Amino acid sequence: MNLLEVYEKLLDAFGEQNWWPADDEFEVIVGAILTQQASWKNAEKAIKNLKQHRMLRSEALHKVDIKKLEELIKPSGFYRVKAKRLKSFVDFLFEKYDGKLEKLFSLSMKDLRRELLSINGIGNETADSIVLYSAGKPSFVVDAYTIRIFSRLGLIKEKKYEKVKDFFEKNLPRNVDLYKEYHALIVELGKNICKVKPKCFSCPLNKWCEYANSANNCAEK
DNA sequence: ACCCAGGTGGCCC
DNA sequence: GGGCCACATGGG
Repeated sequence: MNLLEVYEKLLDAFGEQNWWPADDEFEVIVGAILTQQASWKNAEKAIKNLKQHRMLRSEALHKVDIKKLEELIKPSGFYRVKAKRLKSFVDFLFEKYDGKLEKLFSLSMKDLRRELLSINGIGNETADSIVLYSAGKPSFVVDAYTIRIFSRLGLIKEKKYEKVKDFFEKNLPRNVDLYKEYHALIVELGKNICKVKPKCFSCPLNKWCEYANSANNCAEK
């Protein structure tokens, strides 16, 4: 069972996910921040509010009053910190890149990732989501599901972000579309497995479950 | 009435 | 380096 085989199984089970759901590159970034530790449904509501108020542009977010911003993104939860985080990003964008994503994205992948990580409120996963889904550069996105699933499958031992990311990038072809789809599929599977019971690997994939069950002796669902 | 969601940063040791 | 904690709304 290697990473490409797992990928094929997930694709068979769930089909193409076609992430990231957004109208443009800027919306991807806003969505990446708003969905932190929140369901996509809730992040979507916040995005809809921003859209209705024509706030999904760097200039508009740069100018808007933070209290107003907080009100608009409330449904996404953690709305005060997230309002600050959105401001941190656009402030950074205007201070260093003239407010233009195009300029920021002209950096090399490594430099872009480093720059994003220097912004308060943008950690590993959000940075990689932006690099991959907004800038379209091949940086594999790791999330809590990725670590949970691949640990249970016995494919990874190290649980640190960088280690897991390296494992995927070293064992997969360096391909943007593959990275995009793989992460989306992992999230889809992640929603189907139990968080608290390490032995529970319920999922809609017969062969997958067979493998998981033999590895974990799972009888759930 | 719980539990969880496509995390992050700040503190403490 | 790792282990807690706050942050907060909405859905199951």
